[in-house]
Amino acid sequence: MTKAISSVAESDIEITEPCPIRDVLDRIGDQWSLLVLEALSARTCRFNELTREIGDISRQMLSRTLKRLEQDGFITRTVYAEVPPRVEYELTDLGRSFLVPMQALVRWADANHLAICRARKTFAPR
Amino acid sequence: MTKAISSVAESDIEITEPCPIRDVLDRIGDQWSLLVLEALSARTCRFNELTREIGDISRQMLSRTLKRLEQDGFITRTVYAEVPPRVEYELTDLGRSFLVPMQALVRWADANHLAICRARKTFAPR
DNA sequence: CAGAATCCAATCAGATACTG
DNA sequence: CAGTATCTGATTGGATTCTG
Repeated sequence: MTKAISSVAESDIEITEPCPIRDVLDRIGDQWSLLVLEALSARTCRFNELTREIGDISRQMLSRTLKRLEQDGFITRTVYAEVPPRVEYELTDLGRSFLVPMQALVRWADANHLAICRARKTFAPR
Repeated sequence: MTKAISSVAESDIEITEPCPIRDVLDRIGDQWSLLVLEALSARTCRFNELTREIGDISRQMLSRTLKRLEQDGFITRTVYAEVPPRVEYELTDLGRSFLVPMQALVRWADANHLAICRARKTFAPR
């Protein structure tokens, strides 16, 4: 991820990664980030709620995914000093604003999945 | 990629992959597909034109990426019986329709990249 | 020019076990 | 409950070489 398709000036001191698209897609393009964001779009969730909601994610991967999303400012993590411990994950404004283009993509995928499956089946190698 | 976030009936015989979002994102979420689609959004391109246009892609990866995009029905591959050989890649209607949500995502990434970079810098681990 | 084949390194993702 | 640590196998991506 080094090439830039961006209108942002590359001399901007705040930006270390030169290409926003590659940078953003490296994050949300992984196996789980979109699923987590989708789950959190409805409501604030606790760790194990997310595990159940998503269904087939390991705690390991959920943990890593949440940490990255938190680092990138998509979600917040709130720890309550209780016993047993309670931790809640919630979308930030940035996270919520991301839902707009993300859900457009989801709708496209939903609408065109059948066409893609058909294309795969009718594709003649060579 | 097994969990479904879809409104499409899972009993649909044409669909082998149960989740459109995961399925689609597994394809375009890779390192290069979006870059190739972006390059082809302007005009039909030949193989080495794409290599130059994208800049840091190896012929190997470009070849693989193009083949998958062709299989999924995003692009067409046209071989001209000339010497030296000429092969042109072009977006299909499906590919062009994908540009709409994709470019919305690109715009979001462009607009919010700075915020993400800042979030990363100010993130205090522990 | 437009690839395919081969080999290799890095990263990803799952299973399992352990912790505060 | 909410994680972390470790190990391991699978997948990705790059470099290099070869070909019609």
